[in-house]
Amino acid sequence: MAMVASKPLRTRRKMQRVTIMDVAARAELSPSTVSLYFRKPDAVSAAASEAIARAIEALDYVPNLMAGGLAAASSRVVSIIVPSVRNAFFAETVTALQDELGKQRLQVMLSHTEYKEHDEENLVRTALSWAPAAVVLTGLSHSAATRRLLRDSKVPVVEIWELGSPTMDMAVGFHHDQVGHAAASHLLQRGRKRLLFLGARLHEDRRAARRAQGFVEAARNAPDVTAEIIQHPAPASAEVGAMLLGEALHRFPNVDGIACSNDHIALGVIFECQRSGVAIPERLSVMGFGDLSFSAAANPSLTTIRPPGDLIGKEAARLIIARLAHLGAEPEQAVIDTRFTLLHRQSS
Amino acid sequence: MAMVASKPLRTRRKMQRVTIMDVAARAELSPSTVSLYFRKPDAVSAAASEAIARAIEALDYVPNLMAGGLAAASSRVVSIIVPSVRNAFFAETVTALQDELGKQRLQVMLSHTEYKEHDEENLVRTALSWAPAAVVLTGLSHSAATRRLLRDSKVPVVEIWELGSPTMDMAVGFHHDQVGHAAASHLLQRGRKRLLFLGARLHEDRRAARRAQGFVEAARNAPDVTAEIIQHPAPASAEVGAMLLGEALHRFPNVDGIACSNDHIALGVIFECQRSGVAIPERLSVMGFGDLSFSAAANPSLTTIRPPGDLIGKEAARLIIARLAHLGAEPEQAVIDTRFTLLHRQSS
DNA sequence: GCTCAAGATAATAGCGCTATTATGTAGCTG
DNA sequence: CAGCTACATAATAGCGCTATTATCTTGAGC
Repeated sequence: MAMVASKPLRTRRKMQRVTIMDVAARAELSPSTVSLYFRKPDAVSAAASEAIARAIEALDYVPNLMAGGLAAASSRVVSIIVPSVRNAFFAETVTALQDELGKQRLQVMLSHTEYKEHDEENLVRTALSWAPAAVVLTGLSHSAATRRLLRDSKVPVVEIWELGSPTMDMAVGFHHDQVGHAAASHLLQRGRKRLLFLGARLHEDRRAARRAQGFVEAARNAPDVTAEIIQHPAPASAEVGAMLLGEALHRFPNVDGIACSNDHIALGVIFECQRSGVAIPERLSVMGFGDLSFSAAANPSLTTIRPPGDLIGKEAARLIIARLAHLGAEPEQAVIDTRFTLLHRQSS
Repeated sequence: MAMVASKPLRTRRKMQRVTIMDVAARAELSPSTVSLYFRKPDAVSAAASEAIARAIEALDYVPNLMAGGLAAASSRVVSIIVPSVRNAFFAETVTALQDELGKQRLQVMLSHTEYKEHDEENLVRTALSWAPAAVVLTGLSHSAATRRLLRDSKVPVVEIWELGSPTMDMAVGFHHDQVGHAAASHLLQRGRKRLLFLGARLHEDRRAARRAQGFVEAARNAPDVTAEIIQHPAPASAEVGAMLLGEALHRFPNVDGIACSNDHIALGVIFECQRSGVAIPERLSVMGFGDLSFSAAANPSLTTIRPPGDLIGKEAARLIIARLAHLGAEPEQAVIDTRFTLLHRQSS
C-alpha cells in the first residue's frame, strides 16, 4: 500500500528567525507589501508604512539580504579589489567608496591582491559568486580570463587609479606617465640637471613604473640633462628611501634632483640627507608622490604630487550609482580623468 | 469556466546563468553530488570528482553564494567593523584577517565607523543581514542594542585591539593602560621627570585615551615626577604633533620627556624639534606608539611601542576558524592577550 | 448608477542552492 | 546466499525574499 509513502519527515531546522512574514502578520498586511516597503517606500500608503515600521521595531526584524539577493538575481554588494589595504592611497579611495555607496545602501566587499596580479582572477571569480551590483578593480591590466568572466557576467566594472590603456567598461583615474612628466618638469624648472628617480618594487607596481618611465622620458628630452632610475625590490618605506639615497650618492655623486616613487621613500631620503649633511634643497631637490599625512610637516616640507584618492573613490561611486539607476539603458562608457596636483614646498 | 485559470503566465527572467544543475547534467550526475563536491569533496568518488571538475571548467561555472548561504542559513562571510581603514594599525589587522580567513574560503566584509560609535549599531545590523559566519568588532565598548543584536543572532563575535572590560564572546588584543605604564616607566628609567603625553582625538579614540591615562597614572606614582596630557581634537598627524610640541614647550618649558599617542604625532614632534633646535634625546626624550614604517628610519630613530596588529588579525582568524569547526560544541570563551613590545631607539 | 483609471495591496511562483532522507551498490560475514 | 554495513549517489523540500501578475478599493466623470 503506497498510501503512507510521503510522511512529512521533513524536519529541517526551521529556525525561529524573524522573517518578512512575521512582520507582515504583525502589521496585518501581506509579505508583498512589506517587501515593497523596503524596495519602493513611496508605493506604500502612510498608514501601512507606519504599521510596518512598528512591526519591524517590535520584532527587531533584520532582513535577510541573501534571500533578497537570490530572488532579485543581484545583490547590493560592490566588490572592490585593490593591491593592498595597507597602502594609504587605496585606503583613502576605499573609504570614499564605502561612504558614497553606503548612502545608497550598497555594501562594499573588499579584497586585496598584494600586488600579485595572478590572484586577481580568483578574487574576481569569488566576487562574482555574490552576484555583485558592480565590481571595482585597480589599474588596467587584467588577465584575459578575468576580462572574460566580467564580460560574461555583465556586471558594471570600474577600473580605478590608472588611465591610458583601453578600459573594460568605466574608468576613473589619471595618467601616471604624466605624473612623471610633471615631476621632471618641476625639477628642470628649478634648474636641476642630474636627475634620479628612486623607486620601490617597480616590477610589481606598474603604476609606479609608469611614473618612473614618464619621468625619465621627459627629463631626457631636455638638453644637457641626465636621468636614471634606481630601484629596490622591497615595498616602499622610509628605510628603503634611506638606502636608495645612499646608493644614489655613491653611484651619482653629483645628482641634484630626485623624484621618489612615493612620499615614504622621500621621507627616508630627507632623513638620510640630514644624517649625511646634504642640504635640501640647496644641494639637492627632493620630491615625492602621494602627499601623505606627514609630507607638509616634514623638515624641510616635502614637494610632492597629490593623487586625488578621495575623488577617485567618489567618482567611481557616482558612476556605479548612475549605472545602477539606468540599468535598462544602453550602458555608456565613461572615463574620468581626475588629474593630480603638484604641491611645491621647501624640499625643491 | 474555471479550467483555464492557471495559465503559466510566469515568465520571470530565467537568466541563462550556469547553475549547479547544468554542471550536474554535463557531468551526468545529480545536483546533490555536485553540491557535495563543493562542501565535502572527500565524500565524492574520484571518478565523479573528475567529471564534475571537467564540467565546471567547460561551463565556466561560478557558484551562487547567496543561494548557498540562504539554503544553509549561514554564509561564509566574516564581517569586520573597524574605526578606520586609513589607520595603519587596523589595516594591518584587516589584511592578516583577510589572508587567514581566505585560506578557509571565508570572505571579509569590511565596514568602518570613523570613530563614531553611534554608527556601530547600524553597521552591525547590516552585517547581520548577511547571516555572517562571524563578526569582528574593534574595542570593547558597544551599545546595549548592539550587544543584544549580536547575542540574539548567536553569531560568534571577536572583539579586537583592546582588553580590559568584560568581553561579549572572544577577544584578542592588549591592555592600553599597560602601554601607558610602559611608556612612563621607560621615560622614568631614562631619568626624565617632567613628562607629557601628547594625544590626538582622545575623546573619540578610547584606546588612546586609556594609554594617556595609564601613562599619567604610572608617572605620578613616582616621586618628584610631574605628568600632564595635552591634546588636540583633530586626527593624529605629524602636523598635529608639531603643533602640540609648540604648545608643550610654551606651557611646560622644562618638559624633558614626551610620549605621543602615536608615531605620526611623534614624527611631527621630531620635525618641530629640529626646527626649533631642541636636541633629541639630550634635552628631550620622545617616544611614540605604533612602530609605523618610518619610525626606525627617522632622525633620530624613534623609540616606540609596537602593537602586534598582524598577530591580532591572525589570532582572531584562528579563533573564528576554531569556533566554526566546532559549531555544535559548547562555545568556549577565549581572551588572548597579545602584549606589545617597547622598541628603544635613539629618540629616548 | 456605471465605467474606468489610478493607487494600494495581495497571491503566486520561483531564485540556486543545501540539508536531510532515501535509495542503490558493492563488499563482508557466518 | 541471506543479512548486514559502509560507501556513493539521488530525490525532495525548503531557505526568505522579490518580481510579476492579479485583485481590490476609491473617487472622478458623465
